[in-house]
Amino acid sequence: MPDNVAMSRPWVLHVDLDQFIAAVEVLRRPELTGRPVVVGGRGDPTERGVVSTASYEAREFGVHSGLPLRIAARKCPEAVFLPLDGPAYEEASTAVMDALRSLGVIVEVLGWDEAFLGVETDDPERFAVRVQKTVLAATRLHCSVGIGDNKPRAKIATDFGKPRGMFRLTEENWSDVMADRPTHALWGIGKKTAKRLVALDITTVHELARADPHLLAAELGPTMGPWYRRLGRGDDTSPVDATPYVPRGRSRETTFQHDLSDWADVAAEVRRLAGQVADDLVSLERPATRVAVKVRYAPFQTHTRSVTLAEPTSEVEDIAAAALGLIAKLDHDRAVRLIGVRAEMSTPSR
DNA sequence: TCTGGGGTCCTAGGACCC
DNA sequence: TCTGGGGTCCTAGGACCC
Repeated sequence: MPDNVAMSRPWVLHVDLDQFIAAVEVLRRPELTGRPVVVGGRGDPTERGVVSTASYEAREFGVHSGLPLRIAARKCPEAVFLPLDGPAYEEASTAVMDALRSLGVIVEVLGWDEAFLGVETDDPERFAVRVQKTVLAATRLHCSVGIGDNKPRAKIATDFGKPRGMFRLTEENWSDVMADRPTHALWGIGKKTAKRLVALDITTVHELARADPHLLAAELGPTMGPWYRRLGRGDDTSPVDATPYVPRGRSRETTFQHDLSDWADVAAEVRRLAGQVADDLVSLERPATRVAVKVRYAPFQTHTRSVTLAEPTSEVEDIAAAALGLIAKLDHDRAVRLIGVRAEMSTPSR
């Protein structure tokens, strides 16, 4: 076979919807097309809350995910602020994933707006175009596609293709593209780890890739150290796995618009959240084995307390009693900014 | 720039048991 | 009185991601 005829072989495609949440909102409000749109919290930029997604028009003003809504309003006063509508995104997400599955490939869902595809093809770019056309036809949503010889490379590639484009990142061009970038550019290395690496004189992806594995293990842990080094090399063989996701936990939390100083109010909110969590457990048919509470004191100090239950339960009374028992162990004399209740479930044996 | 809500996984120390 | 080594479970916190 001549060299210029590509052989059919396995590829990983990473599909990521462009400005997903904002795009869903604009689809049902066509008059917002082309305007700066900011979605987050209850849609009130005078409240506590952060930006979930900003449209590309809003990003021009420096508005981005995670930015406090108040700051977003200051940076872009003419933006349209909208509240989050989880069920609407859930529905759009399901339509996207169904469209991907219709292609007859392995689909590993990563979240509302992302998936890995395991694809056997001789022309991954042509396949990526097919993916984009299929998703657009089914949902009127645009996506970008990363093409890789494994999952981390496909995942990183997507960003170079945004918006509405694609990029191929494999062992062949990994060094050219990634070597001189900061380690923070890798999927799985955040600000904290990047900083710890800088302290070890490791600043770039290239330096991480050739770092001493024993040093990394000693400084960052026997599991994480070597894993970071593999990240630096873009090295991974984990398969695209379509096994349905089984949740490990379920949590509900509330940030108060004004810090609470009356502990009775805190306890009341714990009861309410415990009720929501218990309802979730019943509909999931997954009783809790552990219960945890989270408290964030003003200005921003977070503590957790947790307990293993005597036996698995989904009863509201049991979840609430456990949560109230846990908050009883906390300092009641400080102003509370956030309270949360979490249930952990055992992983079913099948 | 005063920092949401929902997740996952890893680490490390202490308890406890053999 | 001083003291092994291994294994597992529980708990709190940290880091990361979308």
